[in-house]
Amino acid sequence: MRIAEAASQCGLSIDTIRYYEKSNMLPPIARGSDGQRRFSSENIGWLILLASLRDTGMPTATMRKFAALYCKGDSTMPERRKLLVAHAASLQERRTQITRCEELLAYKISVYDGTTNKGGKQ
Amino acid sequence: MRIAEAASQCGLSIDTIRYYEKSNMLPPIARGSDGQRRFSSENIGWLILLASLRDTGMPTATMRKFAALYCKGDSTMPERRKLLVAHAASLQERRTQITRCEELLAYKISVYDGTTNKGGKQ
DNA sequence: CCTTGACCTGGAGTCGCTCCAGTTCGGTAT
DNA sequence: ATACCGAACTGGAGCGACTCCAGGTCAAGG
Repeated sequence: MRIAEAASQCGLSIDTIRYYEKSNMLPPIARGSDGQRRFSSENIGWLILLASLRDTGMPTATMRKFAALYCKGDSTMPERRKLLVAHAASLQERRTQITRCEELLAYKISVYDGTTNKGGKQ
Repeated sequence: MRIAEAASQCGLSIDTIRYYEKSNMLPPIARGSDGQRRFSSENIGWLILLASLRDTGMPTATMRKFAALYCKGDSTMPERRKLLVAHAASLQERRTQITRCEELLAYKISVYDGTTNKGGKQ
């Protein structure tokens, strides 16, 4: 599979995939005799995971570390697991940020609607 | 109230507050005779709102627009309301991204734990 | 009077993309 | 055979949203 299809499968842009490869966030990607990238289904699985991680705010430094561990082989599985567990935990925090923002917005909107007659009229 | 306390009240850094002012995301901030910023409690309310909006991914362009509307007076309230409602809607999307990521992570972690014996061993 | 600490400004640096110019390659049409 | 097209390639510039730093001002305390 070439880069255009890979991009449409994982939701990252073509440029982002190339950037991730250049920045060591991907395992080595094969090339055809024409010099173009060929993505395996395992590569696509990796890209889908990265896409989900970056959409939920994982810094690229962490992705790089994760990729480096992956490339070192199975012995790094416990460490990789730890990394994913830590990210899962950070999602809790994000969820509560969203909830707090929703509450604040609901309040502000109620002020605009006049259903709340207190201050804070931003 | 001066900038250090404002920062600790709203959770933004001092640099970020100055950056927001320079970039027209804040209503005009008063200055003392010493040339230093003095934040009113209304200013703090604004900063708290902005902090919550940026933590949940609102682009600064939208914040700038919101600030411009606010500075134009009460006639822009319907438009400001619309803007907040739109952001509240975008939070739904963020929530589902988090949920999808949580599911994917739960799956990947189960693979590490050996409780799932299929492929996808990243 | 001198130092300290909080603030100021302008500007450079960073992160995570995103866009662009210029090139190469494989395939189809003439 | 050649001319062209679309899709991929590279290196590098640009951008959004901060973040950090050097150098300067000012009010208050020792």
